[in-house]
Amino acid sequence: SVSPKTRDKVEKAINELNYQPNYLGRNLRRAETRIILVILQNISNPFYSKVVEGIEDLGHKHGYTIMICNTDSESDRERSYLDLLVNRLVDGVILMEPEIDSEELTQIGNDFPVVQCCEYKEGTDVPHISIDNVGAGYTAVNYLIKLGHKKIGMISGYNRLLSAIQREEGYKQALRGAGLDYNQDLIKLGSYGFTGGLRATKDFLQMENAPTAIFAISDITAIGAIRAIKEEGLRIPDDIAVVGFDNTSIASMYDPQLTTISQPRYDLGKISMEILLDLIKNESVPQKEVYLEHELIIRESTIK
Amino acid sequence: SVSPKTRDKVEKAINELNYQPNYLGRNLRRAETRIILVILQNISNPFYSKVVEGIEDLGHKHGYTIMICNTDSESDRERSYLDLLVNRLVDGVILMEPEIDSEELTQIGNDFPVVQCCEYKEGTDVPHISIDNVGAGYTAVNYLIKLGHKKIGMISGYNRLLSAIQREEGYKQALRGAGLDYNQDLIKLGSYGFTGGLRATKDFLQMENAPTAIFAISDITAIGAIRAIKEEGLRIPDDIAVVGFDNTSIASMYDPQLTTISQPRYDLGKISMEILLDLIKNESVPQKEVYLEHELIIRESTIK
DNA sequence: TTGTATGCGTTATCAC
DNA sequence: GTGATAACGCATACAA
Repeated sequence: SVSPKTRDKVEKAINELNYQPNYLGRNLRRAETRIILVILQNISNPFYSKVVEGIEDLGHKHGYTIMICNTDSESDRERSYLDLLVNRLVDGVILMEPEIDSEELTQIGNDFPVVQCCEYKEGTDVPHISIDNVGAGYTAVNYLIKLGHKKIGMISGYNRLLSAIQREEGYKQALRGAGLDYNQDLIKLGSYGFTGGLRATKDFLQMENAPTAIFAISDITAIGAIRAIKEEGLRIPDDIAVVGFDNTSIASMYDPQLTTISQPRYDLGKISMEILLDLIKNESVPQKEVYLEHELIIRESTIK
Repeated sequence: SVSPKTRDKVEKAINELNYQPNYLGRNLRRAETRIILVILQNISNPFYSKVVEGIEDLGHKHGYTIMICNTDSESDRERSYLDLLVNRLVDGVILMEPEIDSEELTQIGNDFPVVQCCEYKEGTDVPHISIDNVGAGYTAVNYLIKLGHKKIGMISGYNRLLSAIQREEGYKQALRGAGLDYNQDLIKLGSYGFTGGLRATKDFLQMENAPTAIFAISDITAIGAIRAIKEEGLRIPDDIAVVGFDNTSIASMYDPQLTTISQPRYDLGKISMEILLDLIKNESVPQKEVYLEHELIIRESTIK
């Protein structure tokens, strides 16, 4: 509701002064920034990109800018990023790997919009969305059992993330369900990386009754395992079969191509954003816990 | 300079109200946010993580928070992220792959702290830091020539990034320097991805006088090339040698391990941040153009 | 050492 | 349709 004349005058002034609004003033006045922060461990993890894509697509549609911060698993850094929320510099946070304890998280989630995506802490009111990791572990191992494997090793994460513990549980359930014996030596802990998989597998191969199949906590770990197996002069899948996790792009690029569990990464991100938008609008969140379906992707590392 | 009594009173009030300062007010008043924005194409590119690490390490030391945004190569998104700088929501920007034209970039760089890192536009006053891509292309191809290869193909990027054009120039210089003939069919353009490398290589292998060595614009492209070569039943490096670029983690994980050109990624990030800090402090920038050394990493894909 | 007033840049409100 | 004013939360300068 402005007359064309004043509009002209204003626009001329804008051009003359090269005027750019100061968002700090605007945001202060409006009490919102329309920025969403995604806090993740490190962008080097290839798992995240698709998740972020889902977050971005929905976020942009609603006029939000998405920004990403790396914690490198340091809880202090995570805390300082969460402070950006508490101190009103961002409108909401999607937390991909909470390091701080559930008490602290609950506290923040009580007053500000936070959603946990993929990884989460138990015992908080902060909504979370992920796959059923017990079920996914079960799927992977049960598949190996159906292929005829009776001695199956697992390479898990030493960091004791909930997802890792749950996948181990799925592994155990599958063994029990098939009447196979489980013993502690069959789960080795390592980093999620290549060397973690490599070392754990070398250990496996030293065992007098070595596994004929390995279920790894991530694709990169699985590739480390494959390397170790090849270095010993063994063949995949003939001598040892390998299953990874996440279906990251490397899984179909490697030689042999990797059988793996696929998470619906785009939807994990998108639905996280959906819930976050509800929280920001102060609407009641329909579900505090959402679990999406996983999928077994069969490739060369388990079957010819 | 506050009496213990008032301090107590204030602290009690802080606790009672659960007071958290509003950074929007603070930043408005201080006219700074102490946030640096890193604008990159997509976090899925494994090249970036080490660069960001360098940026973060130095940035944190100076009390800055580092945030990352994905452009997905869309200039509109890049523009909207640069607006965050123009509109005072961030104190500086490190731009890893400028999409907007040099005029627009110069304009922004004139008024605000911007540094171009790795990729850059020519004809701007905006400082940039990178390796000498002509030299790097030369190093890679000259190495293949020294190994005895006379027919060398290159897989470059169709997006015509300056770095790609420069590496092609280095490729040509090396051929010329050795008195080898160059023809246009020996450079194929593709995406920087796996399929780009795969397809280009299949094309190469169809040629009646196919190359005995391939220089790829990225490690992932090189891996696509390797896949294509293997699928044709040829051996690496016996039948065809392959050189990649960037020395990303996959290079040492793949089978065969990949010979590649390593960029000093951490330092590229760190020095970008150094220059940016100078710009923010309004100090004169010693150098508008910085070039760091590259390094040839020799592995299994070129020599047994 | 404490209290108070002012302005950062914006937008919403209200009177005109 | 226009213009003036207040207030968002903070930090600074100055007075008490």
